[in-house]
Amino acid sequence: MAITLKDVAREAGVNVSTASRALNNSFGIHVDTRKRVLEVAERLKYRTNQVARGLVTGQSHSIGLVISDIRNPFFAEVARGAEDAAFHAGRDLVLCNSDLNAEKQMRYLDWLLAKRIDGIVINSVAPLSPAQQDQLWSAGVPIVLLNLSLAHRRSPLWRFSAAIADNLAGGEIAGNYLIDLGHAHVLHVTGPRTHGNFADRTIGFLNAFQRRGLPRPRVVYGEHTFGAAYQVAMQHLEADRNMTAIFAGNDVIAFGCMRAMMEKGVRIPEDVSIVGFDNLEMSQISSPPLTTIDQPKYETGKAAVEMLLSMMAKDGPHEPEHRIIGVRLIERESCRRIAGTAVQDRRSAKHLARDGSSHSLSAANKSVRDKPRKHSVKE
Amino acid sequence: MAITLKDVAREAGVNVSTASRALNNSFGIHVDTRKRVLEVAERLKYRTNQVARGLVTGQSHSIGLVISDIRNPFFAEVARGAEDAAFHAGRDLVLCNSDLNAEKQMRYLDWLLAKRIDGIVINSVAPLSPAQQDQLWSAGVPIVLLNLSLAHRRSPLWRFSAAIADNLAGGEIAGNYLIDLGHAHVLHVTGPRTHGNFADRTIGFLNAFQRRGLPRPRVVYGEHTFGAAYQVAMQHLEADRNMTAIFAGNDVIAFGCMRAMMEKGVRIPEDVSIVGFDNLEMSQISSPPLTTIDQPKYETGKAAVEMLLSMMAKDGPHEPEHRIIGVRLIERESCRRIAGTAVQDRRSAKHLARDGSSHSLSAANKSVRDKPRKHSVKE
DNA sequence: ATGAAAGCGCTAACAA
DNA sequence: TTGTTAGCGCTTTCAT
Repeated sequence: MAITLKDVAREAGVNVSTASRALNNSFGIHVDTRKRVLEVAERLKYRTNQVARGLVTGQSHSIGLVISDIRNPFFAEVARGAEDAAFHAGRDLVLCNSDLNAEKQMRYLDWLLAKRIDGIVINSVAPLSPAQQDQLWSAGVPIVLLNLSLAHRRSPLWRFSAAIADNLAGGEIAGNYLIDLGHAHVLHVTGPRTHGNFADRTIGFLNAFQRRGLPRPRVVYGEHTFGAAYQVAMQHLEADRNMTAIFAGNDVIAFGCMRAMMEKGVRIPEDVSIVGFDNLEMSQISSPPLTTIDQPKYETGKAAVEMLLSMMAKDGPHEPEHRIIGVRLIERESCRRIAGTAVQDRRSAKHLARDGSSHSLSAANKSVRDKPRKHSVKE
Repeated sequence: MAITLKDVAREAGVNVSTASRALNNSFGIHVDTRKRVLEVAERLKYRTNQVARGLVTGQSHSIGLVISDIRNPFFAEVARGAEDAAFHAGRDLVLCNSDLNAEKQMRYLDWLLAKRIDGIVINSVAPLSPAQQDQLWSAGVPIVLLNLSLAHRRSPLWRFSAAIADNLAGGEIAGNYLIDLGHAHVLHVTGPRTHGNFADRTIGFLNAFQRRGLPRPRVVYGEHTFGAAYQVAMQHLEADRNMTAIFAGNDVIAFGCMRAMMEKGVRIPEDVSIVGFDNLEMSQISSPPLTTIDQPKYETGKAAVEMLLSMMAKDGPHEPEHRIIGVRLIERESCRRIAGTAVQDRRSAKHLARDGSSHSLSAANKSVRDKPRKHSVKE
């Protein structure tokens, strides 16, 4: 049905191997022959069968992306970065939504391995049992994680490579920012304890208070969803009248809290300040626009795939690589200074780096006034 | 390196074909033999090489999803629906972000065809030249579009199958809703003229006014982005003081307008009402929550893949199928009734169907009071 | 520089 | 029920 290499070869009056060389190799073939083959291929609209090629080369030229849910705008950004990098390298991206469900995740992984996928970028293998993790590890496929705690380096997950934001630093930046604004009674609403990225944000945040000799803020763990955060906030807004600020584990949690505050008639930032984490696109259109920690999501996806590609390049076992991606504070309008607080020049505060580049992959952190993004949502 | 079928066969003391049958077919094989083969396969951790299988069966067991940009929350929902349906049918989803760029789109399509993809769901082939469209059409791969004008049935695009929301009805519902609330001076801010889905919304919207004998609202075409909509709104908020409502071509456009209104000190809905289209998740957390036309995005993606599957089932040329997916109005808090307007029971208005089911694939339209969604964003 | 031939791992006739 | 055989379409030695 479709045109095969044999057809092209016959039409061009050469052997299939010659035709193959003409189409692929640049040397070992006469320039005229190659030209002729190319012409015939063009005329016949020949298209290499990548499946057949894959069978012999052992490469599928595709990369798997296993995430919780693409509807999470965080992952959508990551996915775009990953896909761009993959496309650039002549590979395609297979999208898998695991819902962080261990069984489903294993089914995806099995399937990807059966397809002889070249590499896998995966949100988290934490839901898998140690045995499953071992199995995955020993499959011999390059793997890069998107979720890993920097604070728990003894974890068996550390044998995997990872591309992650500097959550530890981000949490600390948020903490210092609120402290500098004069907030002492801060509530930290975050996701599950076991989630590496969230855990690090919390640790960094608490460190900031500890280092300044301030009392430990109250931390509430829960589901990292809009609804769950809404519930938590509703509850604590009643109970804790002294609270002047909230640090949310991510922007979605922040939105849930904001919704609760709106309903309770609590004004932002007049009554309570709030800081998020992620810098989702919608954080600039919430009201008020949300002050948050930006993590380069697109860059993370891109970096993960690039790491995969370099792992694929050199075979044999490789040292795990952990790429820590810098975060920065984006000041918008959801925080205010508490009256009677000594004003201090934030530019000189030591937790703010003076790095200038915008999306470097270093762990440099900086505070920037929000400027409009070039990218915007299209349909 | 990896375990092959041959290894399993040898170990089980049978021929590869027998092993193959044991693993695949359910009949024509002795129950003991099959059990033995299965055991050996299990013990050796054998995993079928789908590439090799694909070469002989001619099926890649993957489906291509070519959309503008996964970061658009609309497409993220569609993608999730598509992926779920594909996974359910034992296929995987290859994600391609085309940015609606013709050249890029063709490169993706070529690549997918080279991978002998089983079928393609594509946002729009409109950017392609007629020659490119023909080429794609004659490739013989099942294709389902996500963008097609119901109002232009003579278009060559109509030979393709499509899964689309009832944009025509949606536009009309929005129009009638605003008319019923007493709005006569309405601005319609929408996307590019050539975009089938937007075009239909506009046509439906204008129809509503025409049928009621009302003057034609002003329509502004532009980019369907937050930024572009913001600009348009800034401009028209100054120029057109009589305007009492805006109908936005989609929610993102609505958000852009709302941002402009906020900056101009125009209150929503006290001064100006606004209706969106899409019912993105964030439309419930904007302030005020946005009244909008809901289109079942997840269902659309799911339907598109299911159509693909049924096309794949029967070979030979198939009649194009156009699945029109019902829309409905979600009333939230961004619209108000204009004083002095005759109050009329909206439930009895003829543009509101009395259908009860929630996400039917029929073209039934209905109005519902927003109830909290179960799904929420997770990271 | 080109051709002949082997084979990637699997399925699917066709025999037995 | 099982084995034999012939490919699927391509790359890649090894000869020539």
